Amino acid sequence: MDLSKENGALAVEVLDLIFRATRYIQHEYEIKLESLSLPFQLSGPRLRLLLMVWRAEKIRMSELASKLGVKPRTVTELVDALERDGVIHRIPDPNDRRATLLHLTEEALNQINRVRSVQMQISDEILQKFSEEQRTQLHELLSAFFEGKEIDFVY
Amino acid sequence: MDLSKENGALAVEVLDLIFRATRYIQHEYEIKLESLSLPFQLSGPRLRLLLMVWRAEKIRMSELASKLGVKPRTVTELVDALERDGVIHRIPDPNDRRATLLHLTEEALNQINRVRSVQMQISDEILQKFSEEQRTQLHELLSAFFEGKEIDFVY
DNA sequence: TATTGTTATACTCTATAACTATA
DNA sequence: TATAGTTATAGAGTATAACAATA
Repeated sequence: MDLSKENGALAVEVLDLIFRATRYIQHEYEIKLESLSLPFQLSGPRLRLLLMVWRAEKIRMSELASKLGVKPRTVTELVDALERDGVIHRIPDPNDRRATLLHLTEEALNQINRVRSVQMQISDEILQKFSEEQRTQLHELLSAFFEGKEIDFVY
Repeated sequence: MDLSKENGALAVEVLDLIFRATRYIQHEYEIKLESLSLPFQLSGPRLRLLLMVWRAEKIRMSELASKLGVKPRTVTELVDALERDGVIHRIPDPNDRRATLLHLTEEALNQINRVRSVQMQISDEILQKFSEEQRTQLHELLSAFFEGKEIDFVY
């Protein structure tokens, strides 16, 4: 009996469920975020970048790229869009004239609490079937993916 | 004390972990799939479509679109690429001359077992930290997302 | 009239390569 | 010589709208 194939079959199903859950959650998120009528567009990648800048307060584009797991060119693109929408400012790094620091605009800071509060609401709704205990279980299991990994790469 | 916010905060973290796990898994998959040197390009969306056609043996483009959760126009685009690569054939539906049936080419059928076997291997590797019991637990928890949903939409 | 899949077009995310300014 | 971020360019995935063929 080929045990590795049996393990593999279960493993494929588990990873497939993770993919499907992500697609489902993204779908729900998009719908709910749209109904927020924010004064700027907020896709998944943009929200991710935005929240990272928010947590860091100010951050270099290159550091952001490495944390997001994308190339610097991609950050340039996203930041261009977010700057156009008045969400992000570029400011020169006083300590290194090659570098650019990002920080959120007043407008973004005003909206960010609203976004985060709705994010919590949506997340709670999506997980409504799950008990507190189940949520904690999921949290513990999924955390194992990232144990022992460098913390700079956030995925 | 605002309990809904406390729940929300845990929920956000759980969903965030699911997103991160997906990004991590996709990253691993891409690397390993590349090293397979298949005679055709196989991105995530293409593999997903391919396996769906494979499971169905033959399927209409419109049905495929609804199962994949994308618009028909997107299926046209993906199928164009896969047909160019000699993986998929379009054949007219004998029962409805508006419709097109998709099926895999000989070449694709020859490669599909290899792809699936490597998929199992990769999945098992990615979950190497997880015991049989933990995998089953994850499987059960994540399945709950889709309980009571229409089965046509696979996400 | 409604459905199937297409052409025409466009947007977002992502990337590589070549370049400019600075370190 | 190396690094930070840009311009130039491109490809994949996704979509809307208008349309042709067929039901």
